[in-house]
Amino acid sequence: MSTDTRQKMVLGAAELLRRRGLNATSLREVVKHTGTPRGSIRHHFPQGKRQLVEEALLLAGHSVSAQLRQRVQQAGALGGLAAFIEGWKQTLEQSDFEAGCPILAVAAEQYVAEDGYPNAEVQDQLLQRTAAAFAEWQSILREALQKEGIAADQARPLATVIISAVEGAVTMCRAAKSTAALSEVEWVLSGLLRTALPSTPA
Amino acid sequence: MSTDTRQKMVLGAAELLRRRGLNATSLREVVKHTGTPRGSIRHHFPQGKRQLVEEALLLAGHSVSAQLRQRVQQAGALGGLAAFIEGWKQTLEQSDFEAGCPILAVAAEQYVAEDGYPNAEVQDQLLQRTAAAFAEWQSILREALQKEGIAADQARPLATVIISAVEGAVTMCRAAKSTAALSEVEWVLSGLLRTALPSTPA
DNA sequence: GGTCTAATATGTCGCGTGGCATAGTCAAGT
DNA sequence: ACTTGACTATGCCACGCGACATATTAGACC
Repeated sequence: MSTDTRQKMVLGAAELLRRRGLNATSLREVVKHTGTPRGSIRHHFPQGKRQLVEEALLLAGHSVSAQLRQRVQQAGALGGLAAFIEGWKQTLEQSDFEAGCPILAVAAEQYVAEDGYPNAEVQDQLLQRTAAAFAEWQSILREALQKEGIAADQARPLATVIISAVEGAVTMCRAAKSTAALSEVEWVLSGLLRTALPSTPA
Repeated sequence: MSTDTRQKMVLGAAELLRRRGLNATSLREVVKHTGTPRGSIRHHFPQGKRQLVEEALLLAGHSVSAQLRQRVQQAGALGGLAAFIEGWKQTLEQSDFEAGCPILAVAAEQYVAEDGYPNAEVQDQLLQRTAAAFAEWQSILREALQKEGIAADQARPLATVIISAVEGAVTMCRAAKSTAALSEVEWVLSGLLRTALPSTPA
């Protein structure tokens, strides 16, 4: 009962999206990797692959949001940035640089339906999910920055840069099989934040 | 003779990689979109899809590098940043936000061979190509920054942040169907560069 | 026990895929 | 005229894919 089939499938889909991307993630592989019954896909996800992927994106997005919110509350915007980057470093290293961000992976490709042709409707829904995840992360950071005294018209761009740079760096790290880019991004961005913040606690 | 079949195929592959990503780009679609003969794929690219994709990545990477180098020489690092961002905005807008960066798209997914399973060898080669493209862009910016008086240990991280943030923002813009993120990134990064540069020309 | 429903098992369908083999075309060189 | 080699046309292969249909099992409730 505890961890039921349905959840395993969503988790497994998210994991495969990280490693392979959208079109290379097949339902058959999801059930194979998770040890779940193939016959249950249709039962738990009547809308098929589109639904599974959407839920996987939702889960992955909220999971990052939750961690981000927690660290922001504990250690402010700078702490949030550090936690954000540290989380991705762990994902990369623990997967031998095979896993990246599932949100970005989906956002970077186009959904191709079972008949081999792009499906605009599904594509738009998935893109909206990815955009929503990015927007949520950005809001968390923006609010933290404002709360720490940064003007609204500066907090938003700053938050955008942080999300953009980290997401981009995660992909570059995956390609280079090294976390160097993420470290450099952290160095520059934390410096930027420190000079932007009115007063830094000792 | 002028624009021959081979080049059309590479160009078309790059265009499809932008829009669909790696695994959703099929050789049959490439020849369909470019009006090139299917029977010539094998002749021009004996190594098949892997070779076509590699050349498309090489072309796309060098094309960006060339533009970057040119603007950097004319208008310095700040000009390079502006041109880099402006180029991506055009790509996004002219494609109705369907096309992004082919390099990042390939870097974010996993190559799945004709038998439906990942091929580690091909995957590594493609990732190396994407890493090389990122590294080249980064070097151009880093050298420009150093030439303008920024210390070596600061120029590299700065260049990394610029490439990361822009690449990430391009994908976020594609998802949100808006160039807002890129504008915000430009605003923050140009400010950052201006304060980092020892003296800015009037 | 009987009944109803959630969950699972298993097979089939049509499709597109990359790779490949074979045959054909066409222009140069001799 | 004849050959050579670069280029193209076309069909086939085995494969995995998502969707779907049908049958079976398992568990709760009466």
